Formats: sequence, C-alpha cells, structure tokens
Amino acid sequence: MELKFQLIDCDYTMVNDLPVVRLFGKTEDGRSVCAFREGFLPYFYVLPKKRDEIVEFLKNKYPQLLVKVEEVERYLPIGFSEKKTKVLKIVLKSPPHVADIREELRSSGLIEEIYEADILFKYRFMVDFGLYGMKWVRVSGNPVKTITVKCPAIRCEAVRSIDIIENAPLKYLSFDIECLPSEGMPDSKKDQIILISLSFEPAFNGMKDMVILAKNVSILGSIPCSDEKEMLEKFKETINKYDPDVLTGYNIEGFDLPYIFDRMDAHGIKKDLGRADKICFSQKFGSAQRSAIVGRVVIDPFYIIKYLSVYDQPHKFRRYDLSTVAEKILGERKIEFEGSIRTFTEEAWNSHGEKLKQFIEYSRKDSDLALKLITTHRLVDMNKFIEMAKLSGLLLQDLMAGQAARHENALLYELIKKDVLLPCKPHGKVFSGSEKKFEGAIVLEPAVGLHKDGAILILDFKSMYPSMIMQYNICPTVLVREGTKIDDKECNISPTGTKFLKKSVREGIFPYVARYYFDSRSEVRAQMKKEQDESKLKILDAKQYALKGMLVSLWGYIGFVGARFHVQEVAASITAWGRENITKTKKLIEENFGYKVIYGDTDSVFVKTDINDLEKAAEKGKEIAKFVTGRLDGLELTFEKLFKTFLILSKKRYAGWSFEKVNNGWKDELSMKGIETIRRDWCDLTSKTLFSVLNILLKEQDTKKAFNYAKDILAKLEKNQIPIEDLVVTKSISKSLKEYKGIQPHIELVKKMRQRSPVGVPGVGDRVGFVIVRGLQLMSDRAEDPEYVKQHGLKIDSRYYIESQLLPPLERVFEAIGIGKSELIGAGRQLLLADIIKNGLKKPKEEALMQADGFVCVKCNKTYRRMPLIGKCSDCNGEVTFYLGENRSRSLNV
DNA sequence: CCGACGCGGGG
DNA sequence: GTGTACGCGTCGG
Repeated sequence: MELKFQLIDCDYTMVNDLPVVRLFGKTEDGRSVCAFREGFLPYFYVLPKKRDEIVEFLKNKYPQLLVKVEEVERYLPIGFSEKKTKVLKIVLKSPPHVADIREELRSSGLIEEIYEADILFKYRFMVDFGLYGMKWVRVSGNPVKTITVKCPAIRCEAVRSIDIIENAPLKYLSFDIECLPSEGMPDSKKDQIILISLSFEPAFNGMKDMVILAKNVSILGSIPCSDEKEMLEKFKETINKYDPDVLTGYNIEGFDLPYIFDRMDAHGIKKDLGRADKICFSQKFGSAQRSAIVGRVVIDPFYIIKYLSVYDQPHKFRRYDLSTVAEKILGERKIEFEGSIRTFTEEAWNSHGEKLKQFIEYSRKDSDLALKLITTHRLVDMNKFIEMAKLSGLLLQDLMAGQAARHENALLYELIKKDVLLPCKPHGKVFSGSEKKFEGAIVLEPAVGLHKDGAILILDFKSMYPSMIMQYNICPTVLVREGTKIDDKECNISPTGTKFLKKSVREGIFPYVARYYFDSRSEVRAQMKKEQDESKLKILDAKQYALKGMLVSLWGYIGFVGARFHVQEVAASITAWGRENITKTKKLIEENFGYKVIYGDTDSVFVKTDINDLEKAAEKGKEIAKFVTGRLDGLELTFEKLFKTFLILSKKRYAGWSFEKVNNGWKDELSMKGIETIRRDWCDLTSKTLFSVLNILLKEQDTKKAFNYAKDILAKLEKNQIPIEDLVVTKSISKSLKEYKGIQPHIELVKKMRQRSPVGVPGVGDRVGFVIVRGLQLMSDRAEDPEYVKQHGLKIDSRYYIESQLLPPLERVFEAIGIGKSELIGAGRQLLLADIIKNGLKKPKEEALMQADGFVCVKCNKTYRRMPLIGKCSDCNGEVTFYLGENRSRSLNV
C-alpha cells in the first residue's frame, strides 16, 4: 500500500540492536500515520593519519558495533583542492555510540580530521533520503500491527519526497496549568497542580475548551476529579484521544510541561503523551528548557515571539508576558483580578462558588489566548515556520535551535550531491571565545544634529552580503590557500588579501545556495502575482519570507564562531568587501552629484540634498541609485525612501520623518533606530515625553517648541500634575528577599508592605510597581506602592524623576541639536537643561546637586556618575558626596 | 570602556 | 540523544 503524508516528526528506536527509523505524519484528510524504515545505519568519515591502524583499532575495540570501513573519495570542505581526497567511511550499528567513537578517534592520534560525526541520526536519515521537515512524503510498504505507536503504521521500502504547496489539516491543543504554591513560585517537588485548562483547534467533539479540576466539586463548565492524580490521568487521556499535532501554551516549555512531567512522576503515571510508547521528558540546558513529545510538535508562542523580536521590529515589546503579547497581537488581554496571584489562587481553591468560577475562567482565557497566538496568523504565522522547516529540512520543533542548524542541514543536502564533506562542529578551545575578533561592517561618521532643509535620501544595497557572496564566489570550499598552485588570475582577491577561486572555475557551495535562494524567491514572488487563492497566497508569502531569511543570514552564519563552516578569513573578507563598497559609493555620490553623504551603516548611505519637493527628491534618489549600480559589479543600490527631517545623535542612534511612495501617494511615519522610546526601566512618562519631543522636532521642526514641551513636563512634575500611573517603574522579584545582597527600591518596598499587612504582598516572581516619594531617607526607602501614595496623599520625588528618568534620554536628544546654537532660543543665550531645573528647584543644596558632575565616596574615594540609589557607597557603605567639574576637591557635603 | 553575570516567561 | 539559546542590561573592575 501507499501513504502520502506531511512529515511532522522523525525518530528511531532500537530493535534487535539495530535502528528503526519512524516517520510520523499527517495525511491530506487529517489522519495520523507512521512509517517504519529498517536497514539504515549511522556512519561518518575520517581523514586518516594511520589508515590501517584505524581499522585495527575499531575492529578490536568495537567488534559488536563496527559494520564496515570503506575507502571513498570526497572533496574536503575547507580550502580548495582540484581533486577529491581518499577518506574512510565508517559504518556502525548504533547511533548512540557514534559520539563515543568520535571522541575516542579524536584523542587516538590516528586521524587527521573527522567529518559528519555529529549529525543527529534522524537528520542523517532524512537528508540521505531527501526528506525535509514538514514536506510531503510518499512511502510504500505493508501495514504492521504494533503497539509501539498509537497510530496506523506501515513498514516501508520506498520513501520519497514530493512537492505539494498546501499543508495537511493540523490539530492544535493549547493548555495552561494552575498550581497552589506554598511560597514564591510553585515548586513541582511539593506544590500540586490544581487545575488544567485546554483549548482545541479544531473543536474536540464540539468542545472548544475544557477545564479539569483536581477537586471534586461541580462547577458549570469544568470537569471535577477526585484529586491531582485523577486530573493528570484525565489530561493524558484527553491528549491521546484528541491526538493533536501541535501542543501549545504560553511558556509551556519553561514551566507547564516540565511541571506536569514532574507531577506525573510523583504519582507514578506513565508519561506517554506522544504518538509512540515513549516517555516524554524535559531537558534543561543553561537557563532554557526543551520538551520532547514524540510524534507531536511543541510550539511555545513565548519562544516564538522572543525569537521574532530579535529580527522584526513589530515584535519588539516592552515585556513578553502573555497579557502584553496578547494585547499587541490579538488586541485581547488576560482576565484581570484583584490583589496578588497567590491570594487569588488560594481564595479560589478554598471556595466552591464565585471565586473558583472566576479562577476557572481566568485559566481558560490563558490557554485560549496562547492558542489564538498560534492559529490566527496575525503576526505569529505558523506558515512561516512551516516554510522554514521545508527549506532547511529541520523538523518544526527543532527550528528554534538556531540559524546555524538551519543552514547546516540545508547545506548538507547540497554537499552530498557534490561529494563534499560536512565539517564537524568546532569543539574544545576553538569555541571558548579566545579567538580574536575580525573587523566588522562600516558605519560612516554621522553629521550629528537635526537636518531639515532638503530631503535626505536613504539608499541601500539589495542584500549586499549575499550579492557579494555570489559575485566574488565567497566560500570556504573555494578558499585558495597559500602554497596552492592556482594563478591569481583565476581568483577574486578580497581587500584583506584572501583569495577565492572564480565562479567560472568552480562555484562554491555558499554562492550556489545563495543563488538558489535568490532565484527561488524571485520565482515565488512571480507566482504570487498570479495566485488568486487566499490561503495559497499566504503560504507563498511565507515561503518568500523564509527564503529571504535564509539568504540574509548566510553571511552571519559564516561569521558565527560555532558554525561548522566558520572560517575567519572568509567572514572578514565579506565585511572588508562591504566596507570597500560603501566607501566607493560615498565617493561616487559626493563627486558626481555634489551632495554630502551624512551617514551610512553597513549597506546603506544617507544623502543630504537641497531638494524639498518629495517627488523631485525621489527622482534624484532613483537617479543616484541607477548611477551607482552601473558602476559596481553585481551589486544593486536601490532608492528606499526619504526623510523630510532627520535627527542623528550618534552612530546607530537616529530618528527620521520618513516618506515612502505607495500605490497612489506617500506614506509617512516616524522611524527610529537606537533611540528607544520603550525600555523596561523607564516609566511611561519618560517614553511618552521622549516620543513627543521627537515628534515635534521632526514633524514640526520646531526646536523651541520641543524644548518648551520638555520644560513644561518638568514643571508639571514639580507641581505634582503628572498622573501617578505615568510614574510607575516596574521591577520583578526574582529570588527570595533574603537572597538580595544590595539594596533595591522594589525589594525594600515589599519588605515595608509586609510589615503593614501580610496579605496581598507580592512574592517571588511577582512584578512590583513603585514610585519614588519625597522624603529624607535613602532613595530605596522612598519606593512606595502607588495605591498607598494615592490613599495617603504622599508627594512624589520630582527630583528623582527628573534626574534619573527624564533627563538622561532627553539630554542626549537636545545635546545633538546643539543647545548653544542661536536659532534655538530667540535671545541667543545658551540655555542648558540644568537651567530649567534650577528654575524649578529653589533650595540651593538641591540646585548644587543637580549641577554635580559626579559623586564620590568620602571613605574610599570611589566615584559614581550618578548618586547611588541607596545613597551610600556600594563598596564600603561610606557617605557619598558630589563634586563639580573635574576637580573633586571642590566637593560639598550633601 | 570592558568583560562577567544574570535575567527573561511561568504560579 | 551523532545536538544544547540569546540578546540585553547591570555591575564590578
């Protein structure tokens, strides 16, 4: 019989001491299936030093494991050689032993080098058989009766990949647990789970969700169980009955899954939540945790969003808790409750009515939100991840392992075809970071200040690094090393002197895949223009996105010290060619158009013109782009957009009022780089003020107004006219209070709150919002609960907010526009920000404090740029005073 | 200014 | 399971 399915997961089991590969898949009509493949064995290659001794060594030491040693010819991956090299292919019986043998061979002194000895067996199989994660597979064979997997299985002979753009209908199950902690964060060793909520997509027998309680109490819309054990069994039963492909939930990798596994162990429940008779487990490495559930995919929206936030601006949030993320992406929030989560949980658990009901709804919403984050495709688009899997060949659940794994797996398919070996990962001291860094990209010296007369044209090179990789044939496999008898005429020589064979002689593997990604993307985009079907369009869009991702990260992969193909000279050559290119571009523009290039970074140039008309400026932009493109080989400069006004503070820090041509008009927005208007440790007032100031500067080009606006906010702060909500700073309690060595405002506040009342006080893991109030004590002792401040009419410490919250970011902005310049303030008198504060603060001591240039400890002379929050020296706890200018002797006592 | 360190999410 | 994050902010030197 034949089966056609989309590849969800792959693993292997040992049967009679030999591996059997299992492919888990989903058919077009939504059935779960499994295919067994016997007879595939692990292998790797060595470049021998002492050929015969290696064979002897293996035969003697591993008579049970060794299948054969075969001499074959392959190209070595690093450095060009015309001919293939004789290497030994070592075939073994058992995948788990490969690592041991690899290490023994490494330390034996018998080998020169070892290759492909650290590839997961599932990927060894998949790559060798041309299978890719989430691509479609056709197998033929006979059905087998088995209890080792929970879905229909066949033993197959023929396996092959087939190209189908559509995806099988996947089933998603989201869940969320609630625990009853004794103190701080719940501890799976002692604190039980009291409730599990589940959400289904599509519905499970008509149910959209389900809440299971570890308590025998009838509450409408929930399933009672006699205890935790019965609840966990019900949970497992539900998973196995519903049979989801994707298990999801917010931070389930880091919390819910390991917690559930521990509790199942505690009750002696078998942890077979996957599609096979295999025990699930969760593994910790560093501070991260991963769970494995065979046959299914664990997708944690928390991980995904954090991953996306690295690359995409739209996914950068102030915080990544479920409420914030759901609000931004879905426009929906978590259910709110009064007081701390601990009291909420305790009260719910001790009640039988309203409170418990409310708690159930709270949990139901959490699992529902997590599900929606994955399935609504708004920003977290599963299509994108599916396409990345199809491209790299990685299984969906392994995508987040990193860029390097994606490239290496994708490269392996091509390397095999070309008889080139894949290097092992760097090991030992190479990876310890001792390697000196190479020179990176160029950042042109910025013309600091506000630019407003004449549009600024933003031009950049379309995928500059990939283009260079293709153009100069940059690749470790065609790296021409010293002593090779290759004529320089056959090489591209980088500005750093590194030589690469010309493409016409032999194309390297990196240029080859770059070209493949590049061309495929063009094809996909052409297809998109013809495609009418909405869901197919989405998939095509996801595909071009995935292709772009692979293309642009190719060079970063070569530069990554942990990469199998990391060769420093190669990475350095790319950046060197990039720097040369930008420098040439700047020169071409300045000499031929008479405009100044006022900034540029890596692959872009910012050109200041004298043209105010948007259309005319855009025309000029296109003209410059065309001119430069015609004078550089294989690189295309494009006119991206223009800034009507542009404020640059320093390298990597700027804001601009940008205009981009769309279908029938101009789209404008404020674009910012490096000037963060959102930061965790800033209160809302800081973010709002900074944003408004930039807005006025750029859109109204009114420096005076911007200045007055800032001044007005400071004055309002003085007069207590700022709503307290805008002044709240939030920090979280990461450990028990005793463990804190230093003095921190939010910790001191919690201690204070405990003294006032034992109930409703935040504990470990909670976030504490606080404001700093006026008073004579140390700063940290003046952290106060905003509610308490309101109730008791306390005054906030305006000085703290000016000095520590508002001034630092604002100062940087005003500094850049040159406060001293006459146009700024009518009278022409230099007005420094400090003057404003002086006007607002009347006490001489405070005035002096505001003008302090630094702070110094009277006991040990340690200096600080700012007054330490605790008011004392952090080293010796001595008194801290301030000083003016460079001369510390002028310091006064505070 | 630089490197070590530690945190995030979750109840 | 032939594997083992990562980017950012703080602090101490």
